[in-house]
Amino acid sequence: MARLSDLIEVFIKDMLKDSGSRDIEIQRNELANYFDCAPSQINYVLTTRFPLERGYIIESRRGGGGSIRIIRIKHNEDDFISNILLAVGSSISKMKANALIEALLERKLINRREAGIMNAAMKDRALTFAGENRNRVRAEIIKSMLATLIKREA
Amino acid sequence: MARLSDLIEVFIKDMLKDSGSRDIEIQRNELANYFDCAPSQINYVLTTRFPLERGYIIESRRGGGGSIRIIRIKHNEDDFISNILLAVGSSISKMKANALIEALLERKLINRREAGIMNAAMKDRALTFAGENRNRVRAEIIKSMLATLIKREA
DNA sequence: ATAATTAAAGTCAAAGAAAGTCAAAGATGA
DNA sequence: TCATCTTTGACTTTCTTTGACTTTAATTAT
Repeated sequence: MARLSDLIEVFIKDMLKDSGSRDIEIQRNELANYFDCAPSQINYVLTTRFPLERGYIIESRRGGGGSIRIIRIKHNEDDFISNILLAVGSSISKMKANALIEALLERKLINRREAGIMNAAMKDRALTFAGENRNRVRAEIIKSMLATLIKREA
Repeated sequence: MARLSDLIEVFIKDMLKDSGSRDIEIQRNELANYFDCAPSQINYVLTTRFPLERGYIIESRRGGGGSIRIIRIKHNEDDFISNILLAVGSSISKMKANALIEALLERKLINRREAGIMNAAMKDRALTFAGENRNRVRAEIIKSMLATLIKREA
């Protein structure tokens, strides 16, 4: 018996392909209804099958008129930024993050001002309230920032 | 389903643009009638989409012949960022952070790519591991990023 | 001139409309 | 078997829309 999650994954990927664009918008409840499953199943599929590491950005809004947007970023192996994104992993120190940003700067993939913004988000000071999870939060943030850079290369 | 509030927001911004001046005047009931909604919906749009932090001032008069005036602040560019910085406070939601970044973009104090980087750092998904401190961490990060913008302008 | 009426806009809380979280139960596979 | 992956559902959070009631100002009637 095929796994439901796999079916939903394929369905979404087909939607993306068919759309001809790099992003699509879905209604969580509508999709759950279509597959006759719990709405939270959609979240499960999104987090397990469409993470940043696999080249997808998920955005959403709650409340009336809310929806979920799935964005495909072209991330191939010879892309330097993609490789950095993968290299980050699930946790990263400030020093290491700074080094990665510096590498981007050296290759002129970002400019000094952008590097400044990114480093600002990596500071320990900025992440004080993340407590123990500082390095994990930092990793998610830098990956998120890197993903938008890739998105913008189109 | 498009959000009514967004339509009204765009409508007002178009009015402002078309007027060529820094302020416009509307009749709340007339506008509500035009959009076929409750008059208080207009207030909702004004408070959520045109707050001071985004560079707007709202004035109004009740009673016969009353009306609402929407003024786009002509900002002193240097101060605008510092004011936004002050508006952030110790905690901020994703929506509000997005709105502030949008305001910077509208005033061309940052470009689209920079806005993308900043928004990426504001995402709930990026801050998952911050747990209940999400909004506090977000506030520290955006303040940290804004600070570098100011530093660079000196 | 005062009171009553009418014509605005303001406030606030409840209802509605989405999506998110988390943990428990169930299924699968090594 | 036992660890991992999937599915479900109850509960929460966020954002929007509506409506009943209030406040303020101008106009009209006495």
